[in-house]
Amino acid sequence: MAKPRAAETRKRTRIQQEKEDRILEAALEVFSVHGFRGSTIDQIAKAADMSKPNLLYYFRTKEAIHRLLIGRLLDTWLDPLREMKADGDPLSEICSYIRRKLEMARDYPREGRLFTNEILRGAPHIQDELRDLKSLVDEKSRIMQGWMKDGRLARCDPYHLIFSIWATTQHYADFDVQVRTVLGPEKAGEGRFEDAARYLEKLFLEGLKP
Amino acid sequence: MAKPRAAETRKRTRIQQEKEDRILEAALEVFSVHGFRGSTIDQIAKAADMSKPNLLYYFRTKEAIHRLLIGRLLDTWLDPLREMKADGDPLSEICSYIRRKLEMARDYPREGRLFTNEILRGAPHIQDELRDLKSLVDEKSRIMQGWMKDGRLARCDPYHLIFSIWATTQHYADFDVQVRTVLGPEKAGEGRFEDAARYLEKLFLEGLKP
DNA sequence: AAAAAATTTGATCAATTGGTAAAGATTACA
DNA sequence: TGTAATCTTTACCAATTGATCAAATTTTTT
Repeated sequence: MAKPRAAETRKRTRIQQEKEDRILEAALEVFSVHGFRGSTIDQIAKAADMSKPNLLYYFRTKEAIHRLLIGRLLDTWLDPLREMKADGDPLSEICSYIRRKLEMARDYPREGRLFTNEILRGAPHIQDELRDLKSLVDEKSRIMQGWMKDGRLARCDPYHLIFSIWATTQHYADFDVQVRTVLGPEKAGEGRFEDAARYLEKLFLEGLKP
Repeated sequence: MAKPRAAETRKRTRIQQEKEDRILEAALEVFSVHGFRGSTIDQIAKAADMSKPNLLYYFRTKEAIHRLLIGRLLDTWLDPLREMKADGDPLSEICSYIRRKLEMARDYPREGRLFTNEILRGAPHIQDELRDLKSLVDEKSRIMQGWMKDGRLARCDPYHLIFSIWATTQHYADFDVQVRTVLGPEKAGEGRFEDAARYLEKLFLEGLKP
């Protein structure tokens, strides 16, 4: 009655669950390519195969959808780095990290592009999260410096080391079109991630062994 | 008279030169942050400190400005790779390439972001240029394979090697906000490019020596 | 200085966009 | 099955946006 908005009353409906998922899926598809301002509600609604007012019944505003997607993303984005443990073998830990990040670029490229879009725009909506990120990187950098002091890892700047892992793995999500074009039809199949993993593993293993 | 549009009549005027430069500068600033669809003519006009109709007197459409910027960019973007010569020392050639790309990320970050924006969107306007890029990379890959065959460079996939150089250097333009936040106030000064260069040089030198 | 050419502005347009209101259709549940 | 709650649609609005035009102003040329 009155002015019903989804999810404001009672519990979660079957339809609500279903439609919200469809909207988020469509929005991820659209936002990850066109960015926030470049995407329209109509576009998202069309991709979710529903009318614009119907979509707005589930999410009040375009921003609400975007916020939810970004929040969800940041929640899992840093897990691979969190898993890097001080008591493991340095080079294995780093290789595992690279492998996990590369898997994320392969399996969740749209999430990766969503993040890059946000950062390109100057990260207006994720200042807090970026600060959390800093403390995490600070912590892991200290671990790496410990490894270097013990002679188990080549001496280098641990911050730039982490940047280089982010960059090289994320590249396969963000620059997918370029990667595929340059590799050409034969080499651009899904095997490209295997090739990338092999190359990166060698680069970092040789580059960082003490 | 009739319907005067800048640059359609006669030669180039002093005012034309000046205003067009100002517009392109402003447009680069805006497009590189918000992407094509996310930017408005009003925004660009404001940044160029002129009225919207006045801006449209110099460029017929928003797209014309964008096209010109992208074209200009692509013209110089690949120069560093073109400079890589087969008759140089492999590791020095690669290090020089890294250094040049890093300088571009430092000196022309907005151009870099403009490019990334375009690629993220699926590179709708630069299909041809991407094909040119492919042949250039093919050519340089052959050079690298020659070096590997001669035992002067570690055996690895030359395509992914090039990707990793693009990724690690471009990262400092595209993810500038994140880089600065993570490095913190002390380490985020302009010296960060020196640190990055030192780190990358070591990584690639050690990682790729035969 | 006058004429011609180039530049700038204010008013305006049609299309798009984010979002709303209210009535109609469907679903869940007693 | 009946009814209340949920869902969907149609029609619409106000603001923004890309772009035009004619008139007013400034600059250049003669």
